[in-house]
Amino acid sequence: MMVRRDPETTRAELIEAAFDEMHVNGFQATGLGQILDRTGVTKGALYHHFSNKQELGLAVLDECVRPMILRQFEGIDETDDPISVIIAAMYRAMEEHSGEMLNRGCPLNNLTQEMSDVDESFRLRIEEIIRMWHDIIARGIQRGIDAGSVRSDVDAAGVAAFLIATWEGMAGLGKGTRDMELVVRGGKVVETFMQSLRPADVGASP
Amino acid sequence: MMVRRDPETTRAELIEAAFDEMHVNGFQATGLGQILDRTGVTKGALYHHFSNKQELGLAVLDECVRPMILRQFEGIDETDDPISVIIAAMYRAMEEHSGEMLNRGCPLNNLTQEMSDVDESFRLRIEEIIRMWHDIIARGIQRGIDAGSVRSDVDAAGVAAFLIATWEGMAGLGKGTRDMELVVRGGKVVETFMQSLRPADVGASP
DNA sequence: TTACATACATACTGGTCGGTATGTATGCGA
DNA sequence: TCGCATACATACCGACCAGTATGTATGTAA
Repeated sequence: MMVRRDPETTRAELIEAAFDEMHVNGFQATGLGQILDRTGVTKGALYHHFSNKQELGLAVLDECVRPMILRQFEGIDETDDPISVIIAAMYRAMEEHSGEMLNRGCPLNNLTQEMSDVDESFRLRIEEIIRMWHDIIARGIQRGIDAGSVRSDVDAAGVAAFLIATWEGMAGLGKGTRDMELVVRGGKVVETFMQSLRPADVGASP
Repeated sequence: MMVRRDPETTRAELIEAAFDEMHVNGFQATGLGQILDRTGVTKGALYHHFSNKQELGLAVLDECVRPMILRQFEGIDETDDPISVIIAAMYRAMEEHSGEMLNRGCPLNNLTQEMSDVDESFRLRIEEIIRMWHDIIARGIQRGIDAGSVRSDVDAAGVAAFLIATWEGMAGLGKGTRDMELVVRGGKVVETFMQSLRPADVGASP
């Protein structure tokens, strides 16, 4: 009977596998067996690191989903031109995750739909992630307003809410239709809109 | 042993209860027991009307979700001003479903996230509904373009994709945060954008 | 080297769930 | 009124699943 004895790796592998299975099947439909089979970890080890399935799911939210979401908007804190950063992030997300997104959707969106009304502790983590996401965008837009790269009559918080909704909605649209062209076409409309938030060219040359 | 003997009602009650439970718990997490308890129908009766759980779920998609989605955009076929119709539909949806949406989300969106990558026959029905929805909107916008109420450089299909994504995303945002104010604020941004698709005032009077 | 907490491993359990097998009541056409 | 398809009702089954009980290695500190 060989024992692994590498707690950090064991825990990390469990979370990674759990994230992956949850991304495909959802939380409730994911059996612990699937996670154990994938990792080779035993049930005893799993229950040593997590007191129950829910805790494992919450750890996935905290340690996988949240950083993944927030990482997408890296750089928006340090720019005076948030619109360009946002548009770039959108196209980057479409490219990087195109195949994955079309099949599995956005992990946060999936969990929101599945768990928000089922388990309040899930919903609270989800809400926290969305609020952090929202604040990052809203602060970025506000800095753009202050710097003059965004029109001053723009409601930063409203645009942030709009962007999150559209972002998640696009992922859902891709997942439902598997039609990347449709997503890109919708994305172009979003880009057009974002560009329209810039101030009218003051000193535009002909 | 009393027998009900009212097949159409029995079937309708099953579908309605299934829709409701699926709306809250999702398809996979909804047990047949919950549906049977709610309706008082027995398992034998259920399996007389539906050959398995999947068929019941597909019937819910066809007979509940699809008409519910398409009904929201009634009237867009017969107007020359689709933008007004869309904005009105958006605010109407926010009012009518506000409480329901905040807790349960949009049924189509929920099922998209949960089932698209799990069961292909679900995904096909979902895709069909989205395509019908998309076509209704795109045709409406196109008629607006022809009638002059929408700018001629607008990509009708793109705007339709954008609208569906945003619509579903808003529902998800509400479900995740339970913050109707955030949803309304995002909705105002959508309205602003939709209004911006109108032609520049040609003969606007002061 | 011993004591003890940590980090696993194995075997088992109670409950739930989708599905089935089988029996029975009801209406209707011949 | 007889035959038969329809529309149920009841009882049961095997699979799976979260969780637990219990045992066993392993590092570490005294």
